[in-house]
Amino acid sequence: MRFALIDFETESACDLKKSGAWVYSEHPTTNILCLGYTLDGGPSIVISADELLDVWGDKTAQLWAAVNDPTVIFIAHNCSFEKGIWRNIMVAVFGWPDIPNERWHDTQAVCAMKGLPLKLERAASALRLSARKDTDGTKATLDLGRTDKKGYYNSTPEKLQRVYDYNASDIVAELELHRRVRGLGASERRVWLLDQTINERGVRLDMEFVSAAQKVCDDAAKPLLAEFRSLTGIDKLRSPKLKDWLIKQGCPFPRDADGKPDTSLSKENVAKLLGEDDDQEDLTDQEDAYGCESYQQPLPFAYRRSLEILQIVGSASIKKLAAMQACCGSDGRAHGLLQYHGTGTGLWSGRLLQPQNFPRPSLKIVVGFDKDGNEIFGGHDPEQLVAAVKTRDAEFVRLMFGEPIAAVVSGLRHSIVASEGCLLESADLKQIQARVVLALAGQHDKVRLMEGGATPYVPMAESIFKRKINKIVDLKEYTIGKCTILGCGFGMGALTFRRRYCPNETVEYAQHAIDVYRQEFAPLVPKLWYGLEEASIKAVWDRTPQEAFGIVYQLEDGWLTARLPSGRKLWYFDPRPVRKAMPWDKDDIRPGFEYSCWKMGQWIRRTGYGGLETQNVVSGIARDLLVNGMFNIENAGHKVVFNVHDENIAEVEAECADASMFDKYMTGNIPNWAKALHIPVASDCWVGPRYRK
DNA sequence: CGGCAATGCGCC
DNA sequence: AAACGGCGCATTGCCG
Repeated sequence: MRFALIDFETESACDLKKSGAWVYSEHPTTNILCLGYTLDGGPSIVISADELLDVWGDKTAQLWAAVNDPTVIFIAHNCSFEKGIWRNIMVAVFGWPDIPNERWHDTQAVCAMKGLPLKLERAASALRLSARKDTDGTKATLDLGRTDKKGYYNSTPEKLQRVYDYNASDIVAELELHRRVRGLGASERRVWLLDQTINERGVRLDMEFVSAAQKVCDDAAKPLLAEFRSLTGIDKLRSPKLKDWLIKQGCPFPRDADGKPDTSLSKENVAKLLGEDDDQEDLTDQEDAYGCESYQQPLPFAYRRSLEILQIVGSASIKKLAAMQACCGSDGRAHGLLQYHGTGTGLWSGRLLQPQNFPRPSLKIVVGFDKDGNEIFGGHDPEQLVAAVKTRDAEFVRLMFGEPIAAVVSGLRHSIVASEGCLLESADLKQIQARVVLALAGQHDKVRLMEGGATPYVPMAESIFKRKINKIVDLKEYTIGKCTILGCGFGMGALTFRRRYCPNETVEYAQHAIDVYRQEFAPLVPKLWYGLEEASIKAVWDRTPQEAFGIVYQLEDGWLTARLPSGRKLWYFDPRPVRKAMPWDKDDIRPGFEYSCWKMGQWIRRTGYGGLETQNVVSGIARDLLVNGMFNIENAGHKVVFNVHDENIAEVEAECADASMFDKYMTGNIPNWAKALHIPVASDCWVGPRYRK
């Protein structure tokens, strides 16, 4: 295969990190400093910006020929950046021919698939490659590429030469990386090409709404922030200084069993500190609804008021409004929001405005009254909320929906809209992880229970509490049953279960729920954990392929792979056999294995265990089903615009939008391997002009 | 001044 | 006889 590996160095007043490659590359101040390349692994050649204009120069002519040769593949590390520069500058300004997506290859995508760090120098270091990215050169390029306070670049011939040298050494590092990690494989390449289509297609944003929401938030926050500052002397709401200040004020943080105060300022803890319960919330809502002036309360302690302000204004999510403004392109769309294989198991992660963690709507609106005259609460209507915000009048929003900032937060996801004349379609795979783990374990009685749409949560709760459970009357017990089914599939322990689902109960209570899951509800699931654990450890120790539950573990060229039923592989880098002592007996030493992965911003060694492997395999299978849905959607002529782990969001001409058809794309045309596993695939769908939950 | 690591928060 | 996991962004202080 012939290839050209390329790398641009650029300068711009635009912030690449905030705006993303697309907006950066179409920004009028963005200039190419140089373009480095190697043809088929030959010497690195650096073309300066001036030379680039001379199409007949030696260096340029060779590249020009490669561009015009449809058999030459263009390779870059994070090629979205190179593609953006190519299309918005090389093609649009310099008149070079375009290079279609089918001729691009991304070494970063391969790093993502194989569980390596995404940053070039980190990947090279993890692989112990001899060529390393020149980090001083990076700094020099960044220095050169940024404007000073007056908006000038501080370029000199010496500095430019430094950038050219750095560019050339980068090409060498990228080439070595490419030769080590190689390609994606035919099947994943198709997924990656779809990823590129989706990222380039972008997501339409309602910028009128975004700008109005920003104004409403600013206006509503202004007096509150001023009050906060005068109360505490602290500038930023989320400053850790607030915690110290609160402690000094004698704020009565709740104490745990050991009498240690919980000083976390999490949403939950702040609510606890303010002693809020439902009755009080209702009272506040009522006052707002009638527009009455609050009655004069006894002067609250300063800390109490500061916490109230934190609660109202402290939502970090409204920062998404600024993110949207920064990354919205000239076409009114945000591009590059998804990272291919951003998670270890192949799911996408979110970038820039991060469409995967919009706050869930929290507004409770009176939607009617029951026969006793009690209010019935429901979610807000997206169009009503958007219309109110678009008045740009915080007080009007307050009148309609209560606290303006809370209203905007609740409606943040409505910033995402369908293209002109189109509607959004959305579907999420119902309880996909619980279904897959039961099916893979062969626990078919419980799979059928979920398949029929019958809720398995009631029988689960009845097993735990050994009595009849009614979903309405015994809501607490029902919820425990639900959490047990959804949460216990990967070997969760009693302490975690208690902390997460029932912090006010005893550890024994939590342990009992877990025992019932493992012994009565799904006894085959623990067998799955231990089966995968044993197979993976044996594959690493014996260096021979091992199969369990249809998953094949195998050492491959420095990785441990887990082959899923679809044939796709999960990759664990640098697996090594280790001996580890059991926590219950330090003299009980058993074989295990560890591998390297990127976790919480760090490249770490981590020990494999059955629960984790099961989680990975199940997530991987769910991803394959999501991808199957994506291809079905695209083949039907609908356009996927993004996804959220188990949910696909597409757009299509309004007259073609149809929730029940969309459900069929998501759940139909199931591959044979999934049929063989008897995974019941179902989805929840909606169609509408705006993103919602 | 910018990059980096640590921490907290939002989602699935 | 144990262990739920996965992300990205904003903010901060630290460091060069």
